[in-house]
Amino acid sequence: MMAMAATKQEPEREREEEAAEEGGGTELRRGPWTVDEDLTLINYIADHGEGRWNALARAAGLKRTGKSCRLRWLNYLRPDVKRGDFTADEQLLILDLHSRWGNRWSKIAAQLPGRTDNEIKNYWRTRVQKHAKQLNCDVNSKRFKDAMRFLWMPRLAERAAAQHAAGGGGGDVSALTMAAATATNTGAASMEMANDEYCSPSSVVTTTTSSSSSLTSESTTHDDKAAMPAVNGDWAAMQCADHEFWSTASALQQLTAAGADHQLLFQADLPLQDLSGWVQGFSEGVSPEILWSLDDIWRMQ
DNA sequence: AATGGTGTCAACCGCGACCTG
DNA sequence: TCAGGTCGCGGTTGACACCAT
Repeated sequence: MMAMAATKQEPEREREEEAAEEGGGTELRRGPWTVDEDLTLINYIADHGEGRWNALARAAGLKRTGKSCRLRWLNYLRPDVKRGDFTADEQLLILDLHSRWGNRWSKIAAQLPGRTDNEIKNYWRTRVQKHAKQLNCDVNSKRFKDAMRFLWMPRLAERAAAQHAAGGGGGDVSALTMAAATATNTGAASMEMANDEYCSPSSVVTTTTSSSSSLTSESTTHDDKAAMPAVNGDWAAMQCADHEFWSTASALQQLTAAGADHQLLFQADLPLQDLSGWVQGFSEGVSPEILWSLDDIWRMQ
């Protein structure tokens, strides 16, 4: 991602630099930042600290608005900005937090150290809304939320567990996800679940049946209707891209494991719209307030 | 090889909240 | 108290890369 962005901007930067040299005016610059501008901003902040962005922009000699400087620093130049694709943990956390807080990007970003609100917002718009489009439904519709809850999030949980089991990919993110989940949970049972199980990623895979013994009556309903498979050998081949998860085969596999009628499911290649209908059926009786909370995902494992 | 469509992401814009004199 | 300045957030845009035809 970083490399792509860098190569993408190089020709643009050359043009911008030429224009800047030719112009020499005092009007504010806009558009992509040049390397020199970046260095100027980095050096100035290293010496004087951040904040007071308008004054900073003037003092540093940057022909940029304070807003532009702030954005460049926070979203790109800050040393702790994390680059690269979102891990399964992070994706899961984003979905969960968005279900709770909506488009509060900065609030969500605060739970993912190194990630910016802009990055998360872009992720949501490009990836999540794409899935909604594939399902031919609105991102805010119950149909889509059900698909998220019963298809995508369990899938992400699987991937997160696999990454942790492999000893890579997630890093400390699981711990922060747990912390965030704990912070956003309101019930004692949720806290218990977060502390006992979420902090141990491998348990996500192995507690499929054991965790159900401690379920509340409500979550037992979830378990009965929408129990998801734990590790399945065939799934190993599906652990790469998100879109794979939406393949008919994968969805069918999950739905079948969830108790759907084999005969009906395998009669033909069901289009995704029909699959989402199945999902909707499973979701009956599930509390509607938070439609894809991490709590429910862990209960289903 | 050319072209049009689509996805991605950095950057900008508008607005409301907050701060300061 | 109030007006102007500043900050931060969420929505939107524009440019580029990639892919399909």
